[in-house]
Amino acid sequence: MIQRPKGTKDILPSESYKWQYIEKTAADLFENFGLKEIRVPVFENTELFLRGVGETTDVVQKEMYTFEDKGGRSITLRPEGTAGVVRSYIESGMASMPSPIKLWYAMSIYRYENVQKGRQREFHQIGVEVLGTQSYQADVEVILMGQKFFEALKIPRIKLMLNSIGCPTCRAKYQEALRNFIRPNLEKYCDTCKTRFEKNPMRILDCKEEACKKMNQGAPIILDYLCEECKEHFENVKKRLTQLGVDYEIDSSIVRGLDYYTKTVFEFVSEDEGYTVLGGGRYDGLVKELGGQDTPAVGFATGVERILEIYEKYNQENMVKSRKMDLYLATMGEEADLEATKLALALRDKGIFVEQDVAQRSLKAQFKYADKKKAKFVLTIGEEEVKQKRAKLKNMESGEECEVSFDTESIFEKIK
RNA sequence: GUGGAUGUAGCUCAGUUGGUUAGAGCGCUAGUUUGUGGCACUAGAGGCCGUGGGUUCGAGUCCCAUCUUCCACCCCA
Repeated sequence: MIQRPKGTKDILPSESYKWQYIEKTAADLFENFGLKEIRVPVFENTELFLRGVGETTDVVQKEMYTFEDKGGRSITLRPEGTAGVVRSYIESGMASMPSPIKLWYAMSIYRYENVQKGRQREFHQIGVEVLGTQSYQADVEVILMGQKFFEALKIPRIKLMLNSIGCPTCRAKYQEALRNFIRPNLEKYCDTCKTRFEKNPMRILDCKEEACKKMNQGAPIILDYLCEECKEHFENVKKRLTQLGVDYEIDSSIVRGLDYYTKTVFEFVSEDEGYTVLGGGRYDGLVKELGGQDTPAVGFATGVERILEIYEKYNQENMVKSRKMDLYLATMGEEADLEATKLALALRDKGIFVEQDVAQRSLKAQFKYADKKKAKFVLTIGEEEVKQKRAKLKNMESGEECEVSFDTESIFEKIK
């Protein structure tokens, strides 16, 4: 047997409806905010992610599915959604459409990493991007969409963590200050922290090692190093969230793993699972970095697998259900089969979920099937019924049976 | 990339100190007198016991390797 590759999962017929539900909820919500869906390729030129996500990030350095195609091009399966969307924004000239551009997407994501709780190699993200405005109101609107998303799915115990990592200028100053703070004790830090020192010193701040934690006491905080503009932007975001009654917690350890983030960064964290279920922020430099006009933007992405995990925990009672069969047509003989097909087509046109026997099985077996598939009604059609234009309709739940005129209208009336 | 646990029918699991043709329950298919489900009964299909080596007269049982799954670190949604 050939099994599926490590870290992948089939979405089986018994649960695909849950995915449809999550995606539909997101689509309805985001469209109400004025966003339009965008679909971009599963694979892009590797260059896009090298420049977009950042060559030094873990995602690029060790997690990309990169290969050479038959034409010698370096291709990569998308390890995140924003870079491709921004590439499309630039390539299709969206800058010349009414600004700001508001987009949402649902896509599969590929990362070569070790599998564990809430982590696969192929997983799914739903995300939003708002391009073309640097105003804080856009940050707030994006955060609100995230909050409303959890509300719509009735997922509680999600907290909003907020931070600002400033612009490249203030961040560089801060990182220098941070290195200066750490440097005297660098030798005493754990090995992973040592490697983080040059590349990503801000990560050292949320190391879980006790020794590192202790030495981190009194470390400088990014928020104290923000330039005037970044500071004002962040204050405005916080103020407006408070005015709107949105609870948040400032967490200066939120750094985000992708290089393109600037100013506001945020995460929605599940208090039960302990992991981040939605993460995003502003990325004012990305569009230019990828060759477009200097265009500020903000967005987020959420992991569908993680969402589902929590969703099922809280919605056992009122879980969305897959659709039930309204009517099963049990048939005997060629003629009845033909009439049943015609009837089924007519009823389906009216939106009824109808199945008929396509396996030429015994009447008994057909009833068993209808029962197992939880059909609400079964209509039995044989030669007599076709001749008499009347047939027996059985309510599978109550067991009651009655005769109905064998025509679309009267059957529709009986079962709807 | 590092560390720990795991692997027997579609699913949940038995399988005795290594000993003939590997079992159960659920599920699936078909029957229990020819046109009616749920219950019951009967029968059937379905396993190179994760894979490859090794030890042994003999391995599902022991040893090694490898892969998968699960969990943790790293990192992230």
